[in-house]
Amino acid sequence: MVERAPIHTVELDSYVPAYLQLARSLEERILSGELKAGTRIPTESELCCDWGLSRMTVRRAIGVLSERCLVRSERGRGTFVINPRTEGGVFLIPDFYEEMRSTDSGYNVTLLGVKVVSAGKKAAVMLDLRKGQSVLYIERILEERCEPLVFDRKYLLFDGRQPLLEAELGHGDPASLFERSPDMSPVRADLHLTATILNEREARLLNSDRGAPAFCMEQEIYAANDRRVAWGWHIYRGDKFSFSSLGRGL
Amino acid sequence: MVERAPIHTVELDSYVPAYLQLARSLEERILSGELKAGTRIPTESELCCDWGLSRMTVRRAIGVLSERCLVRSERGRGTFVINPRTEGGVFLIPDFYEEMRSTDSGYNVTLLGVKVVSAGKKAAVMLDLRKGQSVLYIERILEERCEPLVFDRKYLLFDGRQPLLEAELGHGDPASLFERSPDMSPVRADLHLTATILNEREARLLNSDRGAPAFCMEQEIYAANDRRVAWGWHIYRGDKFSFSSLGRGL
DNA sequence: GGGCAATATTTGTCTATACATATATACAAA
DNA sequence: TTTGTATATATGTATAGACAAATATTGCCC
Repeated sequence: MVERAPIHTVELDSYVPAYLQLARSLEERILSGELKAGTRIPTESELCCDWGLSRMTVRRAIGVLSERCLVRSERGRGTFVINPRTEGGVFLIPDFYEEMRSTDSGYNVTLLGVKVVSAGKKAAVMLDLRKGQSVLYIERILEERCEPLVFDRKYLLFDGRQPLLEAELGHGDPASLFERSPDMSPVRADLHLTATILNEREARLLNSDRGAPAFCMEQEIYAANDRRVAWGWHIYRGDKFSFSSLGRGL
Repeated sequence: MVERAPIHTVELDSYVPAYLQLARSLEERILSGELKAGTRIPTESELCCDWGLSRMTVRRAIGVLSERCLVRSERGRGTFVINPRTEGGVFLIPDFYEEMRSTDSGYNVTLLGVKVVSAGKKAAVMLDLRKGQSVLYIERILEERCEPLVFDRKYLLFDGRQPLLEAELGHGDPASLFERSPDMSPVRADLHLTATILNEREARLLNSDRGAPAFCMEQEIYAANDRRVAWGWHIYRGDKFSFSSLGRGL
């Protein structure tokens, strides 16, 4: 191996760390087509020499690209440019409760009703109860500046020993519903997004028209012990929501 | 600082690397509620001592959790457990063209029509052309075992110098449409998912009913030079598609 | 007690090195 | 021709140490 001076250099006075400067440079070469899909990018050793960086720093840069599915590393062979996907993507859905906590954003929750009901067939299955056992059923409307946006409907595991304060149900996020029963507090959720149209009642509550398009997001909410502690749906007004997935970009 | 023997130990003979063993242990403590939302997890130095690992290895473990939004690090303060999000999530949409390439999965594409048309107002804006310039307009149906699932409708930048082979349009993914013009080949896309209902024609083409719920995914497809090279929509039958986001898990 | 400077703590970045593991190639032996 | 071995190269994991930058704590002076 012939020793030589670095070809590229990082800007040392820049606030952008070296590993990111290298990652961005490689990304640019990939997206510009200089490094085509399927081809091998320079080895880590070569990048070390070319940029005058240590291998760990080079690896970190490659790790960034690998995380974003721009390259794929194979031990003993090298690191290769992945075929760019223009189909497929990742959608983030909004977290209203986060918004409500952090800013005075005009969001608020209206409690439509709370009932202790006996679990129906599906609810019993989803909450792992026997049919007829008591569950909590709540309905809420999420509004932005007095305009209804989301209809929330949930079945919750009901701990009869705890007193039920309706004031708690109207505000805050689902986690707060379980604050009094720590072992039932939710830690994660499975979400399923489907397309639907509003029925009579939903249309009335959401100040929209029957048959109007909408999203239905089914939620299965789990506690730490993998117990399902809540099950329900959010109905999002189709004219107020769209989910976006914006391509790549460091 | 008092020197002491490690409290925990990694299994050295395990094939699971140390950083993952630590990450999983921490994840378990977070999801079990032992490390509650908002609290600080042990410092990197403490974890080094407790587990007998170097700081870089500890940092890598924390990096895994950070990537998955379980913790958030703050310089000079520490690393904190993030409030678990039961709202909000990440949806992946299917990549049919990938499926079609890799397996004999019963998917196929039927070309409904190809036309060279003069760009309308919206198409002209989206493709950065003057109104009236020529664009390629194609319509396709994506089927699984002869059942129509998706209606694809696209405007494409049209390179008049290249001959147009209809055979190419019917099969393969959008990238193949541009194979003859390398500088126009797509590298990424912005996607927007909205809720809609089928109109008369869409219902007929998708073998469904007018007014039935459906997803509409608008696509803005970009080439390497950030030029928008295609614009269109996919209409997904609402009764055939749902998008799921399954909670966390290493 | 309040304000301020010095010190300690904590995470962020980077280097240098070591060994493990997977791959590709060349060459020798069966 | 096949099999085995040695070697070079590549990525994967882990260690130890250094300095930087942001924050928290302590102690001192007024």
